[in-house]
Amino acid sequence: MHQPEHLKNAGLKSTVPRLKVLSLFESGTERHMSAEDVYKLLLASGDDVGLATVYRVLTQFEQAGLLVRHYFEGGKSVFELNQGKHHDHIVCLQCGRVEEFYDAGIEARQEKIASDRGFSIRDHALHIYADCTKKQCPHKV
Amino acid sequence: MHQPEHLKNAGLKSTVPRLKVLSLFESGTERHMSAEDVYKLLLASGDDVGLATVYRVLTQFEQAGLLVRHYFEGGKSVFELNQGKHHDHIVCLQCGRVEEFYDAGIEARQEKIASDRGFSIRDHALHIYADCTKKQCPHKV
DNA sequence: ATGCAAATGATAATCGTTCTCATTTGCGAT
DNA sequence: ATCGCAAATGAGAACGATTATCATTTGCAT
Ligand SMILES: [Zn+2]
Ligand SMILES: [Zn+2]
Ligand SMILES: [Zn+2]
Ligand SMILES: [Zn+2]
Repeated sequence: MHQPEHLKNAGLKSTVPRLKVLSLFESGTERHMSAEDVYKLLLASGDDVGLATVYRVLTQFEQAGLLVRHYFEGGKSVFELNQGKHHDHIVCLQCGRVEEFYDAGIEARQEKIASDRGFSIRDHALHIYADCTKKQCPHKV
Repeated sequence: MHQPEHLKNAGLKSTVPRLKVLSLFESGTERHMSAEDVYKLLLASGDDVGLATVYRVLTQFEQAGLLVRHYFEGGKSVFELNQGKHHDHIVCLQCGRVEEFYDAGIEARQEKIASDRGFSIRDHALHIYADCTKKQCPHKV
């Protein structure tokens, strides 16, 4: 088990709710989760944490660099484990499932566009909303 | 005056609040506006419309294709006149001002990425959040 | 001018998220 | 192991953006 060290390294003390949230993300069951998703999954597995704590912990983990937050359409934040490699997302409009991609060309062009205009990029989000073209959506659960 | 025809063409009957909202967008004062922005600008110019009506009208205009809605970070929707030409956005983190850009290369790569994965794009959003690198932010009001 | 469906506006309700504050907990010092 | 206390938690209130409700008003076809 190395979760406690992950927390220590991030300057966060190791508490029960934090360990539960972190191991839920590290379990890999679901890569992209909203606060509500995390809350419900924890409740379902018998662990009871407060919703407010889930929100607080997610925000702390984001600030500590353990998680990355995305703002997808629909107004709710979605978090994922920060594996150090930036990527963008395709969201399936039929099942909501998320696929990741990375395109160096797109990244490079963004840099050029920004610097040509006198900006230095701090963050960016490329979200593609799409329909699966196959007969039955293979992304459906 | 051609606003009434714009509404007619969109299948919307021409009412006072709709005309006011539409002409605010067509005036070009501010290209990207949230519901609150629209509401406040209308109040400031003496026209009094209800906030609920502003929200309804913006949604109807979006559905009618008169306006395009964007979900920027921060949780509020921003609308702009649909001029038929897709473009993406750079948001200045210092003043919140929005600059538009279009890059055919980025668009083409997105298409390829999606089709390679069996998706057909319905919509996408590329938001670049950046700091202005010049001494004093030229985008400040 | 008349009638009525559609639109409006005030307000309540909803949803995601943050804040408050009394209680509990992690953990370094004893 | 035990104390002490700052930090963290949880329940619920508060919040900001948006949507729903519903009585009143308005556009417009007759
Ligand atoms: Zn990217
Ligand atoms: Zn991801
Ligand atoms: Zn684009
Ligand atoms: Zn724009």
